[in-house]
This record gives sequence, C-alpha cells and structure tokens, in this order.
Amino acid sequence: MDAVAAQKDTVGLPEPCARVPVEHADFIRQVLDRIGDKWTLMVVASLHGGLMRYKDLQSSIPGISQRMLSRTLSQLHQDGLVTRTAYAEVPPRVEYALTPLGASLNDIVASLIDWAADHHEEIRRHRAGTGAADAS
Amino acid sequence: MDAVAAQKDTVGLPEPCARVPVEHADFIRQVLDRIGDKWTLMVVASLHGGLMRYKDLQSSIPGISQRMLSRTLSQLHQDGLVTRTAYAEVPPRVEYALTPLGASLNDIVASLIDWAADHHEEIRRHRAGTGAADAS
DNA sequence: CAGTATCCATACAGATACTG
DNA sequence: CAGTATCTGTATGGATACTG
Repeated sequence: MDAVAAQKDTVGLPEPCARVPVEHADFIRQVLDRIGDKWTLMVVASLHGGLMRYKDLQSSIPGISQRMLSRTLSQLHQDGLVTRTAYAEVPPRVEYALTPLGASLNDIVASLIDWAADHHEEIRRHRAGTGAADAS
Repeated sequence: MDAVAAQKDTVGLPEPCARVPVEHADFIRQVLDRIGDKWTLMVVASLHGGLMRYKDLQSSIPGISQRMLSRTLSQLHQDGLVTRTAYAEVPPRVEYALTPLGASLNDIVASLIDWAADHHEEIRRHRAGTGAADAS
C-alpha cells in the first residue's frame, strides 16, 4: 500500500548528512571525468604491481591502442598520479609507476574491481531478467 | 643482435598478487563501462539518502537532462542496483532507491567521492605545473 | 509528474602512418 | 621502443517535443 512512503518523506536533503553528495559536484565531476574514461582505471590497476614500461602496459591491457595508452598515461602524469621516467638511451626505455597519490586511488580502484568480481554475476542475472523470471 | 630477446619475461605479473588485474578484464570492462559514464555514479551518490523521486533526482543533480536521468536509472534498474516503484495513479509518482547491491556500490562510490574531495586540490596543483614549479 | 523519441553536436576512441 | 599526428567512426550526451 501507500505506507511505503511513511518511513521518510522530504525527499530533499534537509538532513545534516556529512557526505558530499552532489552539492560540491564540481570536483567530483572533474575526477569522474578523468577516471570515467575507458582506460584510466585499467591503467591504474595495471600499475599496481610497480614499475612498468610502455610496451608492457600495452601488453597488459588487451584492447588498448598506442594512442589511448599515451593519452591516458599523459593525463595520469599531468595529474600527478603516475611518474614517468624516461631513459634517453639507444633503446628508448620509459618506465611508469604510481605515485603515492595514484596508489591511494588504486586502493579504491582495487575495491571497485573487487566489487565487480564479487557482484558481476548478480548484475548479469538481473540484466537477464530484471527481478523477474529468466528470459533466455 | 639487439637485446630484444629480453621480452620473454616480466610482461605479465610474476608476483603472486592475488588481485584481479587485467586478466579477468572482461567483467571489469563491463562494470567500468556501466559506471564509467557521465552520470551513473552521481545518481548512485544521490540515492544514498534513501527513496527519491524522479524530479527530486533531477533537481539534485544539477546538469542532468531527462534523457540521461531516465537512461541511467533504467540501466541501474536493469542491473539490479536500484528499485523502481511506480504508482500509476493520477499524479504519477515513481520512487527510486538503492538495492543492497546498489548500496554496496555506493559504499565504494562514497570512498571515491571522499578521495576526490581529499585530493582534488593536489591534482589541480599537479595539473597546473607537472611536478615542476610554475613559472608563468 | 514521469518518461520516451527524435535530432544533433561533440568528445571519445580506434587504425594507420610517421617520427625521435 | 616510445610516442605523436591525422583521419574517421561511433557512442555519449544534450535540447526539444511529444505522450501516458
């Protein structure tokens, strides 16, 4: 019945929720825009083990192209999340690694990946039949 | 001969890291594709307080359009992350809320927002001058 | 109020080719 | 090996109009 709405009305946000919901959405927006692209989190996740070279990263991330890897790496470097060490030697070698800042993000990324690993089946089940009988 | 033969090892991850890096990238990919859009995390974050109606959500998330809100909500509902309760009455009222699954994701989203709030200044500093002092 | 459908702009992303 | 430039396709996302 209609009693479901009795638990809490005033759908706005009159409560003193200390969280940062959407009021300060500006920097959330910025962070989301940065990490919300197709590869950033993958690269960060790949870097969790330590130093990695350009080609190793590319090998590590199946479908990524040079362009996307370079772009992502540049953004990450610009934002101070990864370090870039270039050895201007005969065989060019460039190594990337997470900065402490990047590592802190990686911690959350790891949580996200963990969550994905833990719930992707459930999501797929729901996607097949949204709370209803199986459709396939 | 050059030292190209060195690529036989270390491209993968020789360490016994129990994490799920990029080997099972398929479902990570799926989850990232879903939450990696422009609004999903914002909507989830907005729903953290409990039940919310369509219009309230729209008011809560500044720049979102009907299309994007509907889309995002549909995806979320399809994936079983939010519940949709429609009262097909004279004044159409539809309420959305996070499911336990959605709430578990919201926990990570909260961490992400917290991280963003905590480090966005640092990121901006780096973006202004990448590791070096700004001269301009 | 809630939501969908259409049209349109752009940003994202991939393939290729080229350079250091 | 590492990385950039160009060209192009596609998905994302926004404005508007319309329906239940």
